[in-house]
Amino acid sequence: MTGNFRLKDVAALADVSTSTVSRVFRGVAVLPELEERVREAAARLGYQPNGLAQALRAGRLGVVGLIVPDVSNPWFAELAREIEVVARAHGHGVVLCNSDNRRSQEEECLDLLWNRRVDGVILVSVRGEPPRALPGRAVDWPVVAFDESCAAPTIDVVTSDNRAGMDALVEHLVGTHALRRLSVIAPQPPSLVAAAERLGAVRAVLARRRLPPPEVVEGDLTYEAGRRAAEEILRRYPDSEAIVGLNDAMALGAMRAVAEAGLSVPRDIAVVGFDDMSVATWVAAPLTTVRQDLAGLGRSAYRLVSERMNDPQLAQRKVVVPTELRVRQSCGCRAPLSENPDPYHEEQR
Amino acid sequence: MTGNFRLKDVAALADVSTSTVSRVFRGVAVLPELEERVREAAARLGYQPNGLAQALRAGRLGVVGLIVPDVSNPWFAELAREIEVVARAHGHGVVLCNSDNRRSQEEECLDLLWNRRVDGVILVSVRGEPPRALPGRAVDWPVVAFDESCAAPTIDVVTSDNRAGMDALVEHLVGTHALRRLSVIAPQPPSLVAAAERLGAVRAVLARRRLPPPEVVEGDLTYEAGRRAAEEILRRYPDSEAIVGLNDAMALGAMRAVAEAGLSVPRDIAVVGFDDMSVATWVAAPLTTVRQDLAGLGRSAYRLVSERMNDPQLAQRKVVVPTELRVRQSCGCRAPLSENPDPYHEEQR
DNA sequence: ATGAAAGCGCTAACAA
DNA sequence: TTGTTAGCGCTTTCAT
Repeated sequence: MTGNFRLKDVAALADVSTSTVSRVFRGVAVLPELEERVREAAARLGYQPNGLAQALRAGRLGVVGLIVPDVSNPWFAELAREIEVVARAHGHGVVLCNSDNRRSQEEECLDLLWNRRVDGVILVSVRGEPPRALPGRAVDWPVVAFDESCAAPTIDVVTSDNRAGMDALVEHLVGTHALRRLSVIAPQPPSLVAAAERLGAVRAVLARRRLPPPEVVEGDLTYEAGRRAAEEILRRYPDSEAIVGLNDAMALGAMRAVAEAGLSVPRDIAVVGFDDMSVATWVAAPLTTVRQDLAGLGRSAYRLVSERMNDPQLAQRKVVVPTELRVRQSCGCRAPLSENPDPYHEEQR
Repeated sequence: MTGNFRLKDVAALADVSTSTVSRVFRGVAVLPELEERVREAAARLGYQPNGLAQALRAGRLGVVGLIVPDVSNPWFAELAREIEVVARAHGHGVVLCNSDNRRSQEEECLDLLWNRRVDGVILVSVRGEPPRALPGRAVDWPVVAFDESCAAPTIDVVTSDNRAGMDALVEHLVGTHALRRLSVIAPQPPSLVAAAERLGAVRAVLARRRLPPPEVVEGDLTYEAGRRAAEEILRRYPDSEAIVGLNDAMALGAMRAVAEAGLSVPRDIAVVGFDDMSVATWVAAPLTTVRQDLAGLGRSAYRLVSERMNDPQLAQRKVVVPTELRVRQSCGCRAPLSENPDPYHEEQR
């Protein structure tokens, strides 16, 4: 029926030159009569410009790349969504790449994206270390990363305010609830500076208050790791009054372990997390945690790449997005009178 | 440093013609000595072919579009991941579009993708109805959809075996557990045929067994909707023995409502779902549900588009991916001796 | 104001 | 085997 028509076809049908058609489509002034003919011809053929050719000509694709370790992880998924929305609002498409938590795949993604000449890349890197030298890629290719460990002279960084967030959380535990013996589940050693900052903040608050330092048990940020780590905590440090998961997934795993040990959260022990994933409210004792502003993170990242697309020479920048303490019940606070509804819409199929 | 070099630059440096360079890069035989010179020149410049130009020339981009209502929804996110992985394994990139559950945005995405001339589209449509006529787009543009309501002569469909899955689930409830009074939380009216199939299967099993038909309460597939619907069920149909959520999110919401009513799952009432999201195992009474094979769905969808890319004239096809009953504890079964660990890795940042 | 023609970076006939 | 050349579909000088 309608097919793959070219500018030239429209020009032929309207009996004008290709440049005239091009002008009409770009909104450049043209004799009204010709414009009329062009529009009609285009409509008849169902013509739509070939963005590929435009991109080649213009030297810019109108697409940004997004590399995440794994979109199926809710945190990255939410971030991807925010980025997609803001990017499209600015006329950019988003091509998505999973690095599958592997450095080699991350490099592969970068190569793919460079090959396709996407205009810029938002990189949520796998672990510390910046991608090595972006070899073979133009140095003025806009890249923004999500962890300071990936920073480089030409790589901007956006990050949550981990320190302030964890500070508020721990202050709440030791201040409001007067808890004194905390155990932390954290990656060891922390390869992401985000993790290091959070752990550092826990230590800093306790030191400031002259409380005993936290017991630290290793956990690789997964639910299962949190569960196992909490079992260990209950066994080795039975006088712990609170378990701090460095993220929500581990905190939820810890809650499970506590329940399985026949104890109750928060009556016997408090459990708190960091992230504020939507499922954090889906459990018996809704999780007290620190909310990361994913929308803010996504928007900032897009802003940084897009600014750098316009001016590749920009000096390196860093954006710190505020976090917010979310007090629910797992810390020992009472349920508020009216539960705030789940901010996410979790429609399923 | 290294920059944006072209084939021509390599040719000049190696003192050969551009076609020779092109041949080397495409693996076409060339005099060893020349090949050597070309490779060295390319390495020196850090040259990488411009995929954009290649695409324009070849008439194919090497990219498929993926339109989902919302990637931040775990179900779609997981699907997106599977598709991205299989697509990249076959040399395709994936450009991601959120339709934000709005038909107008869906159309917009289609326009965007057509403009960029992606080679095909995988469409997880918002609600029933096929996208109207793909206006202005070539009819032989490969499109595959995820719900039969979107089928069209040129649009392939892939779907889970909803009927069989729900059949097995309900048989388990009324057979193994001898429950007789079921309440269902379902979208009303079901706009997706998937939902209609699931609800139909519940009715069919009960009818077959000459049991009373289910009470049906409306829920729009969200956690909150499930919670509210379950409250209504407990109030209006207090003799219900099981609540069937048409998806896991609603089932989990229902569990919450049951707990808030001071009842216990599964002792006082059974609750089951459909999907098998990873969080289904994170709750006190791990959810008995039907697993959708997201990897299979994703792979099938990719296979269908990619086949249609090679032969646009293909007749319409439909793939039904098997589902699998996952018995856990929320139906009343005992906990198995060894819990199977969470199949997803929920690493967070 | 419009059209002819060159060119974005690459590939593929065709010629040498 | 290698080089020359003509496009892929579009934009943009540059004449007219």
